[in-house]
Amino acid sequence: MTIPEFEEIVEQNDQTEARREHLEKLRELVGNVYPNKFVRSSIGGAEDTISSVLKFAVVVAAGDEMAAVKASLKEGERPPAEVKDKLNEQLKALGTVRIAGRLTTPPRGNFVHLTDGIAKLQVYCDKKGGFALIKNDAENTVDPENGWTAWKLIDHGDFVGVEGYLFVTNTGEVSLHVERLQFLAKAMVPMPDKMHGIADPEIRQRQRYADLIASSLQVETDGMTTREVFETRAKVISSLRRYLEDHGYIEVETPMLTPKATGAAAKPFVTHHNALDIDLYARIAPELYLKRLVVGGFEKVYELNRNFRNEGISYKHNPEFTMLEFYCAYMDVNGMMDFCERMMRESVQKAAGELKVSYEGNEIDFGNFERLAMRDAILRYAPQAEITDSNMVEWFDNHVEPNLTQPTFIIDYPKSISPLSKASPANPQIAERFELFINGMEVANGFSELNDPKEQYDRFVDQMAQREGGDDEAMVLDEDYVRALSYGMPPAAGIGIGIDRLVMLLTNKHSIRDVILFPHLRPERRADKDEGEQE
RNA sequence: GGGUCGAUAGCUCAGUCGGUAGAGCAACGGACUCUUAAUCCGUGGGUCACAGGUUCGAUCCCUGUUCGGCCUACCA
Repeated sequence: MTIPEFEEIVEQNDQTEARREHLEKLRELVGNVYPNKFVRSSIGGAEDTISSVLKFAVVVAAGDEMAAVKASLKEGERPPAEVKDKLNEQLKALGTVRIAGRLTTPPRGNFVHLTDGIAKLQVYCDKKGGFALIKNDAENTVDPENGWTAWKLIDHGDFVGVEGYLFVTNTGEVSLHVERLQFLAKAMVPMPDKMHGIADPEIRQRQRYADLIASSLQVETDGMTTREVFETRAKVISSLRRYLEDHGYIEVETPMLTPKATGAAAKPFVTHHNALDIDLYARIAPELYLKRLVVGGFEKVYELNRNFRNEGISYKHNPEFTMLEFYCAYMDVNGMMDFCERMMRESVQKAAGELKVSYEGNEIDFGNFERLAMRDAILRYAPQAEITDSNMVEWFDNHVEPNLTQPTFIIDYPKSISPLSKASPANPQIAERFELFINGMEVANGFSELNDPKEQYDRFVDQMAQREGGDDEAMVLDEDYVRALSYGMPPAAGIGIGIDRLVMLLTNKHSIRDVILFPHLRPERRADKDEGEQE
């Protein structure tokens, strides 16, 4: 195996050469160009960040007052000196502020904005008034001469720490007047285009770090920035967790590497354990483990983690995806639908701020979930259908699923395709099962859990027969699970919710890759490298 | 897997009805130093994805390859 050169990994050009030269000159001025730390001030109580400084009451008040004054001024007119002086006095009374961040623009002139990834604060370096450079030696020696020299050597995207006082500029922006500058880290490659962001979707997904930088630098954006997408994702997940915990659920972790891939109909990833010399499967669902816990006495359990399915990749499929799965003793499918609806309503409200979200031109209303039997759904969208037990799902997939834009629980599934769910008391051929569809995507799947060990055994045997018949997605018999059920499991309902798809809906993203930080992509190839290696 | 569109400067893109290429930004040099995406003046930068073919001549036409987008089929 050949080890690629650094220059092959980090492409060198006139842009990187310029940055490298700046770095060498900075090294002469400050010594260590990759210092180990920068201690920020703590005026706001905790360590000050750019975002927190901008939320100081005095800063907010100064901003508001300046905005009001500017509104009364004519185009190009400067705010009166007495207003500025008064605000500057208040801002200066805060004392010395030390903050750090990345340059959001090339350092033209003496103004530049720093970002902490979220907010931007303008900083001002006064050439005439002068400012000191802090060396990155053990004592952080103050060099009063070379502040401006160092300033000219920093590039768009570099990290600096600055110390100084806050003030308002002639245009009314609260800024930091730099008295001391400390160089913290260099960006050796050019920053993403601040107008267009990163246009190449491959780079956006493969180099998510660059995509995230772009979203903090970009001047104009349509829709959510990448950062906002993942902040929304975090909000959804935390609100779901809180909701479950507020309702008595306990979070558990069950095996990801399992001796049998079961609990769902899907092809697994296979791996090998050397010491035990056995094949293991990345789990396709945690379902059977969670129900073992219900047997063991955990009446309400949930697990929020990844499942792995060795299947195709599409706008709504990633080989690993995040599923929230939970079980509740003594509940049936109807109770679970009620609970799911309430939980999703609260989560959407918290993450999106409202129950009606706009998705690809449609308005999706999470305030209203319809319940529709599969047979009725087919007759609604394909009245000509001649439904039999065997063709029902096909009719559904082809004619109904794409039309289910608003949140819809499809209920009354054929028992034959639901080997882990209980039959309906009213109709033994129907499973007490639902799937939730939104915008043509399956978002959740739940049912009244089958808890009769003998019937479960028979259903597994039936699945194994289908497997023999060539259906390699049919479930495999899990002997220990049958044994677990024989200890007695209370009546229970369970559900799995596809978190990635839910996040797609809340962030108006068409592709699942846009809501997963590091989605699976083909291995990267360096075309010019491969050439040299042929033959 | 099938269809379809694409690959031109570090980035975003234009262009050549076939005569080896341009803009804006970025970089570099200088001027400016209370500016809000790009201040002003100047400079450098391209094997036009790769390999063949047609042609006096190909970045452009043809064929193939690689990589990628979009649509489509199967799985949540």
